[in-house]
Amino acid sequence: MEYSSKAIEQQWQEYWKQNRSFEPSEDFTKPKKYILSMFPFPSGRLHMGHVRNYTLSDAFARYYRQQNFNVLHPIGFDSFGMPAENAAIKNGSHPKGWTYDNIDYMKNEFYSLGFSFSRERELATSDELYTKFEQGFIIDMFEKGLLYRKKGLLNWCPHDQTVLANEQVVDGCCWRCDTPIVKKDMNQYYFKITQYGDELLADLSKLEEGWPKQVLTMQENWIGKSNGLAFDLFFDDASLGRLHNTFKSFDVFTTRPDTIYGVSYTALAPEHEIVTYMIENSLLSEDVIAQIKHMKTTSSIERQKEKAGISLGLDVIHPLTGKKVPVWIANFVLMDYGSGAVMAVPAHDERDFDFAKKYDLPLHTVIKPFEGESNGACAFTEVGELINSERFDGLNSKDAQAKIIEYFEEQNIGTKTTNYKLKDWGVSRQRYWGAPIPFIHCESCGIVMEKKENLPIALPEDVEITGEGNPLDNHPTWKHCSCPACGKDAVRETDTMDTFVESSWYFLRFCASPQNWEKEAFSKEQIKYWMGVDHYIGGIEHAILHLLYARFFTKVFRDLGYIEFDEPFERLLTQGMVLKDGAKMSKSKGNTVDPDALIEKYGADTARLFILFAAPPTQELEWNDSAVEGAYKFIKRFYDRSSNIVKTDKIPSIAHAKLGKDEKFARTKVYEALVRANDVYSERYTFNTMIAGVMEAMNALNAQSNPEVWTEAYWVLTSIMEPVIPHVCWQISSENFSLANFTSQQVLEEVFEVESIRLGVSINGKRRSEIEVGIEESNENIIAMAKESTAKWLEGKTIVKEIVVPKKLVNIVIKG
RNA sequence: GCGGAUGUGGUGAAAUUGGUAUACACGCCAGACUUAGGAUCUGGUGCCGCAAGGUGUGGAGGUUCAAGUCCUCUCAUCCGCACCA
Repeated sequence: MEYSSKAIEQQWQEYWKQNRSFEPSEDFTKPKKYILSMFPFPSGRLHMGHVRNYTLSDAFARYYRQQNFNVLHPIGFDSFGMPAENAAIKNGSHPKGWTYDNIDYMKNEFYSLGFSFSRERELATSDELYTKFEQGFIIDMFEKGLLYRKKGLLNWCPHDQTVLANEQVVDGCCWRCDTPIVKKDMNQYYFKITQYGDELLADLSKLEEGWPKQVLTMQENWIGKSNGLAFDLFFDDASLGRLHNTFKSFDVFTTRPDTIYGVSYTALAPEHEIVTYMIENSLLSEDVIAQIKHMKTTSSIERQKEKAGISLGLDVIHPLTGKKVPVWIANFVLMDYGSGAVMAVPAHDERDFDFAKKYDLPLHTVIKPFEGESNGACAFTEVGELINSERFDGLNSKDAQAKIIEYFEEQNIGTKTTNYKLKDWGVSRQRYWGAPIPFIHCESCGIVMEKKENLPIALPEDVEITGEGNPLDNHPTWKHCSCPACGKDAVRETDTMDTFVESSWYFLRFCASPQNWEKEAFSKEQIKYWMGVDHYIGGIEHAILHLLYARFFTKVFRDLGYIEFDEPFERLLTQGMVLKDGAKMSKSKGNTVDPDALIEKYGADTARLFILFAAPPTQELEWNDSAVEGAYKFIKRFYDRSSNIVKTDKIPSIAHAKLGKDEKFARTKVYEALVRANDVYSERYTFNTMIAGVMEAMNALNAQSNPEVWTEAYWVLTSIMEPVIPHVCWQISSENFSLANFTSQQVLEEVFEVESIRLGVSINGKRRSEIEVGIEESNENIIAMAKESTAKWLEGKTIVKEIVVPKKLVNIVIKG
């Protein structure tokens, strides 16, 4: 029968659906595997990145099913978010309709690719049932003090009219639309992720086995822990007077307390409260105020171009020397790190040095290199020996740091402090299409939690999405309610949550049996069985945000008593991008490949085979149309040659010794492929070499015609290939093996036993000839044969050494 | 600037522990079959060379009997972070 991808694929997709083939068992005594790909945003259609992502997880899922594991391989949609609203503004569609239409379309695409998802556990995070439990968690976290509201400077995207988290600001621009962000002072809710900063950092060590190093490093840098000294700088009397005694001091942080005697000025961020006070109380000239205002409004990119500052005409007292130190405003001091103020040591810090040069501020050298001299043309930022530092002279930097911190603590003028770059996670969004924050503002009671039995607080459907303002706030009735505590008229919170909240616990929801979905988010027993995720597969672009938030939620849920483990994802596989013509596929570049068209022309199996064969998963994948054609031809041949199979429901038993050379070789190749395949899933993930092994086996099989050898080979090879090209393998297997071969395959060691072996012969490491020797041949004989085969190279030379590497090669070392 | 990765034929890429470099595939070349081929099958294909042979894993050194693999330096490309005090 001629290979027809369409007929075969449709038939098996229907079969899998009818037979509920991929639903996990509820028998928790079985060994399990939880295979998860990062779920998609329902943007409308699948792109090749999705196809690669889910092909990988599907291969894992199918492999482990064959190995008799109970496999959970779910799919859902991360379906809240701005694009739905943007589409609404652009096309007048309703976000909900747009979202669920897209989900329906993409689901069909998924199943046309043959992905073995649990259909019964499909979910969308915009489902009211999902929102219901999420709002419950939010209430729990608020009550635990892990969610709080404060006014703060927020990143505001003027284009999307929304607040962005720090992580969503890339190079000073919106991560979605690239518009430069501006700072805006607003109330919003924050998760106290910083409370878990230390644990999030420390537990990275638990992930060293299973996560790529790159991701661990990125998270480590993001958390950005640094140790140092925090202390107060007190104003002198004149400055105190100018400030009307409102501020006596300000706080600074340094990681280099050993340079403290080198302080020659201090600098405040333009947003610092002392600066604000001085502006508000007209303590600065109009001109200076204008300069500060300008500084505050320049973007972070602008600020990085050149250092700029203004002297405030204030002085503080150096805590150790008692000398006066001038106070400046500097554009390079960040308000949201440390205390927004720094001590400046221009002799030993590049930034301070640049600034001092520009404004002609003095340098005090207090660190001498261990060897040689520093040249003074730039800051000496290395560690060294302390000089000009009174009682600390002669100490090395490291000892001095400890001693100086100790001294500050003894004198009660400073404290050993740890700072983090990590900031609390702002989750408020002034948007419609998100999960409403289930809080109520009551004039008498303040912020009041909604009662859990009233959840979910669902979105109103009758909204107008114009792109201006907050649709929930603008809705005529939605926000009006009565206070759950006192019953008076009150208003609902109109902010919705960042969509990263939904993706921070969806992997837990999948563990819940669908029949319990109405009554609980998940159960401890089910979580205990299914978690952690054995293989988590997704793009490197989620290395920080999603993965850090999901880790944070896991730890919070643990502390709330919902679950009993620390880390959600045991192994993480970050796939590379799909490229065409050397560039990332994108509509604007016009270099996209449409999955639907590919399936239509060649079938899902071809798409899957190409994707897994063309490159290892972590590398970039260069699209190549003729290589796709090649994958199609292989599948066609694979199906055609299955006519050599003799129907059976068990693997043939073959007397290996009686076979001819080509037959033996073919069997060896088949079992080699099996050995390779088993490696792939446990650590190497190199599906490309697994497939190459199967191709080699096919080439070897073609050189012989023994029906038993063919039959055995297909029994094994269709099992190996089922995770990659499932449809055609199920077809071949059902025609010949009654699907009995999709199970763990035994490696037959006997096929690897050979009587003779070929050895390379090298002279001084250069390969000169090849010999065939018996497996038991003595080294003496092997060397004799090697010499004979390379006689012309040895003529007139002295042999210095002879090396035999068993089963590999012979090396003869000569001179003369 | 800091951190991470990658560099192998015309192309995508192989090479468990240092042990026959280029598996597998694409492309290309030749041949067979054919009215025809963008089908199928067979063979060839790192580079230079008629050949013998030489040469070859970004570059330069080093360790070793032996280096794509280990060490030192260096170049290029990509990614992440980036005034974090």
